[in-house]
Amino acid sequence: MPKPEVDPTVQLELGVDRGSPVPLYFQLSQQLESAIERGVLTPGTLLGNEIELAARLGLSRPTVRQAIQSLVDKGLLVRRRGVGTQVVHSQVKRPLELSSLYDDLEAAGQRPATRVLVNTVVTASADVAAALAVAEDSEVHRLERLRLTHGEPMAYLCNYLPSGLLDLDTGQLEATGLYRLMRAAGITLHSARQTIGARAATAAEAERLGERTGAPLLTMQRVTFDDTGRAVEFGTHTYRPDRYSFEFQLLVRS
Amino acid sequence: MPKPEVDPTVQLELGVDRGSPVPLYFQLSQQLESAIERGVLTPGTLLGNEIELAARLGLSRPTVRQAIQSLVDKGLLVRRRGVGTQVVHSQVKRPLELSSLYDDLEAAGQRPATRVLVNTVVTASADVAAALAVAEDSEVHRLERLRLTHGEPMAYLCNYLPSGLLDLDTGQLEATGLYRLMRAAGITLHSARQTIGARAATAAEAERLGERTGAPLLTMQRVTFDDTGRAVEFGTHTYRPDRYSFEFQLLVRS
DNA sequence: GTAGTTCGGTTGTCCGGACATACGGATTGA
DNA sequence: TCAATCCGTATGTCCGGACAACCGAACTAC
Repeated sequence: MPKPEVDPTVQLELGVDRGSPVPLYFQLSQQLESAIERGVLTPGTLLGNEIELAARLGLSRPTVRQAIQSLVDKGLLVRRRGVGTQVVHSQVKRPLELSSLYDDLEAAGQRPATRVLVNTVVTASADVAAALAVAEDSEVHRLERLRLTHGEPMAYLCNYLPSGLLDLDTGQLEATGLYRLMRAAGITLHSARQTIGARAATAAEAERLGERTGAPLLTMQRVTFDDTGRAVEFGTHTYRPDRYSFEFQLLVRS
Repeated sequence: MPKPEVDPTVQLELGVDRGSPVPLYFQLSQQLESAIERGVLTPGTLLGNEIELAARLGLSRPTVRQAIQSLVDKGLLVRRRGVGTQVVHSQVKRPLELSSLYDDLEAAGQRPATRVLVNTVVTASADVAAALAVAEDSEVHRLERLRLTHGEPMAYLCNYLPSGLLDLDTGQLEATGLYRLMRAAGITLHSARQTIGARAATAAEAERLGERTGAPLLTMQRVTFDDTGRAVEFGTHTYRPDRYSFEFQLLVRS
């Protein structure tokens, strides 16, 4: 005799609050996500069909679909036509967002420290002007910082920002990350173009990071855009590869 | 006197074919995307409102919304409540998909070549078994390849695959990429966990890539999962940093 | 002149229904 | 025994409508 095969979402205490300003589909998707993360919905579990789920929650099918779709986009669920929707096995954690080194380190419990080396306004050189899409003689902020963990240098960050975009207080820069300051200033980050490579350290770079000349360095160049398409930041970073590497999760876009 | 401010989508020859099996929202999103890429819809342009657009095309608003939403997810459009939907300025090209080195090179017109160095079955070592989530003494495919462009070595690729997943023909491997073979075998790639770093080349690595011992190398480790959550590939790659770097576009997930 | 308010327009959310399509298993046939 | 076919079921697509929330600009009142 086969086991009952009950709909696993029945046991879940699912329910939406129609009085809340939080959208219904979002309430549902959060509850499902939490159930997956807590292991209540185990990998491979087949969710009950959308129609029945909608009926049980007193929602319409489009609303339930919107909730499920958002989790599919996050990589937590997989839909199969004619079969159903099931929880993905793998341990998807962070599908690679536009990350701040400072936030990453803080989340890892590394207690990052920043030493601001340079914080001035200069006229844009050719490559900086091209990256930020500003005139070649216009003024830009130039920022050089050393990022340390446990008192040891880990990365050297050189950034340029269009002038007039943001007040850059050295004290604030040493207390938090650049992205957080930009967001706090009302800039909504939208996308970034990144290049990751490697090269041998020059004498000056080696000195800054406490390495030997010629030692391998991990490099990252990035231009960040806000939602109007303006370039709001151009950065050239070098990392000590024994202390830092880029780690992320990718989803296949279908 | 202000200029007419016509809806820019009016000039576009938009129209859907209801006889086609291609979904209507997809037809529309492709036409819009093509218009953006061809520069017909210039950055900053405000699309006409969804209601009117739907009426003009003989579609319902949800269908039009679905088309627009897919382009928002790609980063091509930005919606603002109470304002409208506008074309994003920046040059978003590839929002970072799970890419195949072979396909990337081919797309760049580099005519990649592959030399298969090793193609055997071995028993899984501890780290390989852990990455692929198989028993430590089980059999796995071991694959070592050298990827060349213009006859020069560019990357050394070492991959492991669970046994029985796929027939690995050396001839096919030299003619195309591993991912393409996997897809052709009915494996639907879903996600991958990647780590990018750098280190100094060992004597053996330097020899393989035509570098000097101690030269900086760009490294990438990756575990790929299919849509059932099985690990289907574990790879350790090393690249010559003067010939290759990782370049991609990130979107802020909101 | 300036600050607060109103108002039109746009996207955000949600509903209930309908038909199409694909997958998997059961049934049927050779 | 094995293959082809049928059918139930689930998701995929699409419709037409409704109200809410929000933004910006014009307007009004001070």
